[in-house]
Amino acid sequence: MSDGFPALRANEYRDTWCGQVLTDRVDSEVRVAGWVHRRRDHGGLVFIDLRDRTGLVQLVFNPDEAGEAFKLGHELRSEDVLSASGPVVKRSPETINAELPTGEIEIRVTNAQLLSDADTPPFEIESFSGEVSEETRLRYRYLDLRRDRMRQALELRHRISASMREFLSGEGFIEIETPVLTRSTPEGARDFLVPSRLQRGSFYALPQSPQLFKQLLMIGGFERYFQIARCFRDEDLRADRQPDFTQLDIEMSFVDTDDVIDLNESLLAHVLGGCGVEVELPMRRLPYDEAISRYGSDKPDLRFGLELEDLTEVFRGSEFNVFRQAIEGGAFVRGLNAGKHEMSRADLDGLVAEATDLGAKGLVWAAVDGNGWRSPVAKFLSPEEIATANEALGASEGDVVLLVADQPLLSAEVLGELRRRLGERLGLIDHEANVLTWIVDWPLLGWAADEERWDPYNHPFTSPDGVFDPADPGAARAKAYDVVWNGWEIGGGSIRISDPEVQRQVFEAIGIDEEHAEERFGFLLDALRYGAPPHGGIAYGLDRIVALAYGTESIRDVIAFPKTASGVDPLTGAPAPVDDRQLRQLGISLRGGGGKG
RNA sequence: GGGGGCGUAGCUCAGUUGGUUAGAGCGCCGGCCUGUCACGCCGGAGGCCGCGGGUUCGAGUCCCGUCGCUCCCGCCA
Repeated sequence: MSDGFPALRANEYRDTWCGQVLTDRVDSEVRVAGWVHRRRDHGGLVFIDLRDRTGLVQLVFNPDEAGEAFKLGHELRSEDVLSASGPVVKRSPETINAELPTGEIEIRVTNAQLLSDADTPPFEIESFSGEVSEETRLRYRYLDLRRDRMRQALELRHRISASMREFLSGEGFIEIETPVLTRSTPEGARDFLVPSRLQRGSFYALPQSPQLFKQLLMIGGFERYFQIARCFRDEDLRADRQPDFTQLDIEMSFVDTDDVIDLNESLLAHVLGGCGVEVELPMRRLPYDEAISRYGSDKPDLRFGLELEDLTEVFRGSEFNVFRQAIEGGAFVRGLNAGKHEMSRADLDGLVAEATDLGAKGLVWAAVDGNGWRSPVAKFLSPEEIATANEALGASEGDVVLLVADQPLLSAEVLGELRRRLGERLGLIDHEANVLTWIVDWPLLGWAADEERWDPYNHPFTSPDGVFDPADPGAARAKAYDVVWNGWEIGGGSIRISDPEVQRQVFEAIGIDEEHAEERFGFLLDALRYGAPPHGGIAYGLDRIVALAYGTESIRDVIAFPKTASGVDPLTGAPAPVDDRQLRQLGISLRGGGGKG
């Protein structure tokens, strides 16, 4: 990635990048600066690979030419910081290093200055004996950042965000900053709270997203806004979730769903095309219901098939009590044809265990054997049922099929997760492929059984599609859309409610009464009354996009200073206790043994 | 909150059925070396086996607890 670097403006310690000292510099005098990457000391001759952001260049310390600097060359150690100058010399043919872009030349050092004497690093910057543990890498992240993989990841991240800004600016969007100290906006996640010193007993919240502010910007007449915004959610971490993360946040006015989707397809094609990922336009639009019924997921990985089939009608009224009674109770029977793969009894039992771990009551497996099934439940099923099921599943001799009977969503999601795992385990995924799709036609609200109330699928400002009927909130569809890339949700958005009356109805449907709505969102409801344009937008998880483009499973790999799974930064030690004086100023006292006793 | 995996030298790892003095590679330190490029050769230092209990004549190894890292579920777009 050393190409694309601009020529370096000469300064005190260097006048060119290491990686740019090529054959065209032969016979010229250069001064480079960087870190001692590797030292090869031959006693009377010392070779140093000097490293900067752009690459390596070989320095030669020769007693005849280096003079006083020769002694320094001998004393150099890994990661010492050095400025060195001398003539660029073409290497003799037998000493050319074809592995290195700068391998045809070397710098014969005549002057060198040790700028910083480095302690022995806790791990080798370029290690050939296994991966350094992430724990160690994060504790010394500043050393880890010197490694190619991190430099490339962060350079890619920069190119992606720069390309986003470039595209959106070209489309008339302007970037506007919104507050980091704000008030709690309940999008579902827990807020990080910041105590106010000036308003004792009150708290700011760090934004989970700039959602409300970008809507206010639309009402404020900006029409096209974006922001690369830091967002905060106080929830448990995952490989693809950090407590602070970055969104590309976009909002536009006088638009409906198609307008937002069209613009974003161009954006994705521009940004991803710039890092070698071809996006086929127009992108597929997969309705939510279809995603669930065919793939058992609202973020399906479409790089492979293995689709789910609804077998409810096949087994309605079956002699097999488990299926019949489940169906009578409203359950669906769904099946998955895993194909012709050698699966031992232990493998199959393992799948049953996985299914029950995922919350299903059980899993039925069957190996298609001639016209019948070899399966623990085969004796309960009629030949007609088996034949019809085989037909629906496209199953033939040698296929392994899996069936789950459970509540409609659960049966799909359990089988969908097994589909995902089998896709991986059976090697069905083409890792070179990139499949992006929209998930559209979301339900507006979902029933949260444990809390016995309706809950927005997206957030409470999402516009219903068509007229919202408060008498039947579950029937409403949303003008919402997600972008899914290889099974990762990378973005989601919606057309927002711009009618204060509809906003009140939706609040009410999800159990936010008038008084409560006024207290928490009065400012939004007020704003909506002063001429809100129809508006909508989207927010992308920048960390996820970069991770996918880079080809890593963990967003920590594309974040300069990430936190561990327990929310700790091993480098700074955050979060850390604060002293009592700070707490007193904030009017906070720690109870329950959280303080310093 | 729950489940799985991991924790031995600075780093990456090995360590037999519980057995006497815990090893390797890399790195580090010293010496030699003028064409190496993961330089080479010789020599050396370096260990709370995560921590705390227990079983045992004896524990890196078995048991219990705990802490840290990690993946997943819950939670969260």
